[in-house]
Amino acid sequence: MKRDSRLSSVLHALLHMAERGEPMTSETLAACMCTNPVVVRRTMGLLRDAGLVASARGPSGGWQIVADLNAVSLRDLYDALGEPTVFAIGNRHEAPQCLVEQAVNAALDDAFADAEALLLDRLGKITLARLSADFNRRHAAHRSRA
Amino acid sequence: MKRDSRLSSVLHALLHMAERGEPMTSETLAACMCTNPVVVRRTMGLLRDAGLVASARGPSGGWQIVADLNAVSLRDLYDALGEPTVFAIGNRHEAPQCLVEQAVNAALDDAFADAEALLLDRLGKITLARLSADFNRRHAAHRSRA
DNA sequence: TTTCATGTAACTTCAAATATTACGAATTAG
DNA sequence: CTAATTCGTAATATTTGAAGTTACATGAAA
Repeated sequence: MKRDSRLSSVLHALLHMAERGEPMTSETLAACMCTNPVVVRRTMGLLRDAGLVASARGPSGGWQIVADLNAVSLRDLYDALGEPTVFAIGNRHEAPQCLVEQAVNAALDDAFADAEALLLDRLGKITLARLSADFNRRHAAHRSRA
Repeated sequence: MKRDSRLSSVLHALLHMAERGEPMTSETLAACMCTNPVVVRRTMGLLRDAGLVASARGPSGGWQIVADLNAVSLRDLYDALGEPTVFAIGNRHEAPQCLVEQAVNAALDDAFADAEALLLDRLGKITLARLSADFNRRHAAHRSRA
């Protein structure tokens, strides 16, 4: 099954944006995210609605981070993206009145709910600032190797 | 995103099979799973490979549970189905050498791995026997209401 | 030996996400 | 003011992977 990599992609874009100070166009971001400018606008538009980035039209326009990197967690990004479905595995809902289906789904729902809670909790504890620091650490290590 | 409901479907089928004692044909199971006989054969074939059910051809043939319901966990079924992808959210892998991507993916991978471990652990603790008992409890409650 | 049921390959259909095209609206520079 | 640039977004096309379907061979039972 194909997986939704928007969270990963958006993080990629945001870290690149954090490195630069100035606005980046949808076109530039699309190139760096291996996708299409329109897709970038749609996705970044969600982050803008959540107050994480700002967009400006016209020459010298583009996208820029406006939030404090320390205050933005991956959970915030997940929420901004519309809380996309976490699991690729789900319940059947063909026969809601079937007692077999009810027993099965009740058991599965519990397990999935707990795992989802754990995941979102973890995402809530990872900030953009930490990822940026992690990137800079890797960058330094990389340069010292060369 | 469309979710893989095979685990739920297969559980549905197995509980129905457990209720009856005798073999059920792919056709019967397909009707009760709202799907196609060939799909049933494909899916149940995986369970047979794992030693959970047996198939027999010819008249009076069909599918039957051969494992002890107390010994089969939902984790076993998950494994038998080929350990399908758990998460609908995944990493980008467009630029493996990009340090930004590495930093992003490392953080995400940790969180997802922990959540997956929790989920599989939970699935490992739920047996078919328990689900069957749960069903019978619901069944009794349902009858006493009527 | 006829009938029933699985085994499986090949092909078709379907759904959902992503990509693309196209053009309008807003902004800046000159 | 005008031309160039960039976002905003609707409409459409493409892609992709799962599920469904057809077709027929294999094997078992009565």
